[in-house]
Amino acid sequence: MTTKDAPALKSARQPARKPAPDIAEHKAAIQRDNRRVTSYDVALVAGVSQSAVSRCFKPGASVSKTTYARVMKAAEGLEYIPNAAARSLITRRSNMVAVIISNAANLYYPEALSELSKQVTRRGKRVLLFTLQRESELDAVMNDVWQYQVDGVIAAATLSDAQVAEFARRRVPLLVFNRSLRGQTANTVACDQYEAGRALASRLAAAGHRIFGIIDGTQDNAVATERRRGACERLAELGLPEPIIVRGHFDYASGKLGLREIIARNGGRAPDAVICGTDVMAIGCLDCARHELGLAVPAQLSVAGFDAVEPSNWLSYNLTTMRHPMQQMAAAAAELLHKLIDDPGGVAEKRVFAPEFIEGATARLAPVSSMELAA
Amino acid sequence: MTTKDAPALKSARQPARKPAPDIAEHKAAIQRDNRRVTSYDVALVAGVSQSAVSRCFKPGASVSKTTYARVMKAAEGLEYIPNAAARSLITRRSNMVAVIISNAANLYYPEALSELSKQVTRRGKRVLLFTLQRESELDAVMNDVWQYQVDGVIAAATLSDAQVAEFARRRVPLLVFNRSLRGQTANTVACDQYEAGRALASRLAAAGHRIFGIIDGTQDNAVATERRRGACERLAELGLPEPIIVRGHFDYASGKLGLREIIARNGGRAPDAVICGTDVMAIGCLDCARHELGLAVPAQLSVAGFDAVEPSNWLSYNLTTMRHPMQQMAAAAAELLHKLIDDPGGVAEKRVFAPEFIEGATARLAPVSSMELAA
DNA sequence: TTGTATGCGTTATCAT
DNA sequence: ATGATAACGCATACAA
Repeated sequence: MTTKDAPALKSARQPARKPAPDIAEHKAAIQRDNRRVTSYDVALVAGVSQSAVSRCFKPGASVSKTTYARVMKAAEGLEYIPNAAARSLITRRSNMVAVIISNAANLYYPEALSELSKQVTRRGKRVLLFTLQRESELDAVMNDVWQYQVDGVIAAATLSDAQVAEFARRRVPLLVFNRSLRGQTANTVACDQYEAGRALASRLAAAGHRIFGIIDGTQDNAVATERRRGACERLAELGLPEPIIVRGHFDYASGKLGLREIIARNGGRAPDAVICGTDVMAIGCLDCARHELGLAVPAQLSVAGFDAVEPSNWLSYNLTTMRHPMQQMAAAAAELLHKLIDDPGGVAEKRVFAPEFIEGATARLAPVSSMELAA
Repeated sequence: MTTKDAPALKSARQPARKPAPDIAEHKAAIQRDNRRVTSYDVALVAGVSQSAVSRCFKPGASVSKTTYARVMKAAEGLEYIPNAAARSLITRRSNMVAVIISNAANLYYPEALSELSKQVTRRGKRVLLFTLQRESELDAVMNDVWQYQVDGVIAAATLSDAQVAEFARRRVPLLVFNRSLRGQTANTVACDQYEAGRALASRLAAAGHRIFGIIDGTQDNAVATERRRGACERLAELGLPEPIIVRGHFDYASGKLGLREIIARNGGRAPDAVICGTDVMAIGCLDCARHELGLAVPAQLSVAGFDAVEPSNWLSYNLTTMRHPMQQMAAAAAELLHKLIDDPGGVAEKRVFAPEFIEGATARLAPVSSMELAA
């Protein structure tokens, strides 16, 4: 093989006598060989080099009008689409963002995933979805995340220090979504759940409730834990009796069972108020009280939840709750992650949204003037 | 350039003088150069060839115990993870499945996406999510799908013949989810919405309802359209007056507005029954009747929906509805698509699930014995 | 069982 | 503006 042979091989693919082979014919040949349509095919048909074709598909490249037109005509005729895998190999950009979210979270906040997808797409990337059955699966899932070479990760899960460190080591931008990670220096978009718990407890206490029941979430869930912690600490500060805490699993049935258990542990009497870790549990609690136990809500029992999911606003419920601004959070998450991808340098940023009290009609409340504000 | 020079370039990547360099040192060097850890790095540290490393990460390959051990030790030390983009380039398998679903659909059937993701993951693939604001965006989204080289597509959208044909031409396995595509030969998992509409109309008619209102969905949605068509045709067959049809947008507010419009168009009087295109609209209709208009349901008005979403089963509603077996459908979809990916040959298969009548308590119903069965 | 050499389809660099 | 050529990181014939 001589120096002259190598170029000869390349140009053999573009015979000089056939500046523009028949498109249909060439396409049929590709189909026959069961090959994919590549930029070489387009180059051959258009009578230009492969690199010219590549440039035509790159936004800011310098190509002449005529070349561009010939290439595009050939590309359309062959139905050519650039191969993202090959592109990402050299550009080191896959244009994919991993979203790690627990299956349960999607069931209760479908708008989170919908909004994330919408916002990520708007910025020219796609969502590669990693769903968790339990948060403990996170480690296994992370291995897959590395494989796929995503440009960034939005994780709606609680990460250990070691896990956060691995993101840094691998230089993969990480955005922790809807988790606090106190003390960790990771980019975060969250809602202050602890404060939400405090605020709700304050409002209920101000109305004179003394005996509280709390339907908590599962132990591994940081969101529910923070809410419970906030509520409990506030109640303690106010010198109220310790609340009766039962565990739930975020679902409707947990709300019903939870209320029954609280009543049982309260000597068969209803407490003054029940704070539920999520709206769906609050709705279960509410339905149990009204339809199964015949308790008037809020006259005999106050019920409150967290999230302000859509059903909480339905007329049959009109739940007293703390709004969790999911949509804004999702939009902020997509925006912040994108910034991190473009400029990985910066210092960790935390965007914490404030929860908003929704009065509803399932809790007796004091007039605002007499309300003691949260510390 | 001579014949000998070319190979020399390649082997330069594995210097002969360093059979087993220090792992930590090598890793630091990679970090410093801002390179990724590749199989060459592992090979270098383990003192084997790159292909040996590759084989160690391929399940059924033939590697000796000792080689395997040395490679794995080096790989772990370097935190090596194979690059899926590079792998897919040569294997022609990305291990990604595209799921195309409208944002609205995810809001109403979050279990669909959750279950799809779970089932797809179980089979060793990942979900690349494509959400649609409107079904008309489908064409634009398909171009992206081709780029990413997904192994298959689950499309919860109505596809044109041309679109289905493009899948065939590009040899990308397609599974149409929750859409009927009558007359098209595409692999399908769906629920018979037309039959669901007929069945619901039959049950309500058998109980003596004569004046019907229907709250339809948006025009571009095939699911709602089929349900409405089934109900209307069945009512016509039974010789009942034409129902009053109003358009909704699948949300709670549409149910409330829809009922008011139906009553207005019925001369200010409530109809005997309202069939709503989805449960969420039925719940809105129900709440409007009970809480805004003071109508007793089902005594003065029967209300029924479709889907059997979770809230329809809550005690405050206990809605009469037709179950749409989303979870089974999602599982079937993942299974069938996987089969198609492994063996693209077969003839198109359609798995149609039967809807199931859920009695609930929001409609007056005749005893089953007197019921006229659907044709 | 192991290593050599090649190619997957693209972008980037460098001449021209 | 254009073309030749070298990566990108891996899997796979093929030879040994």
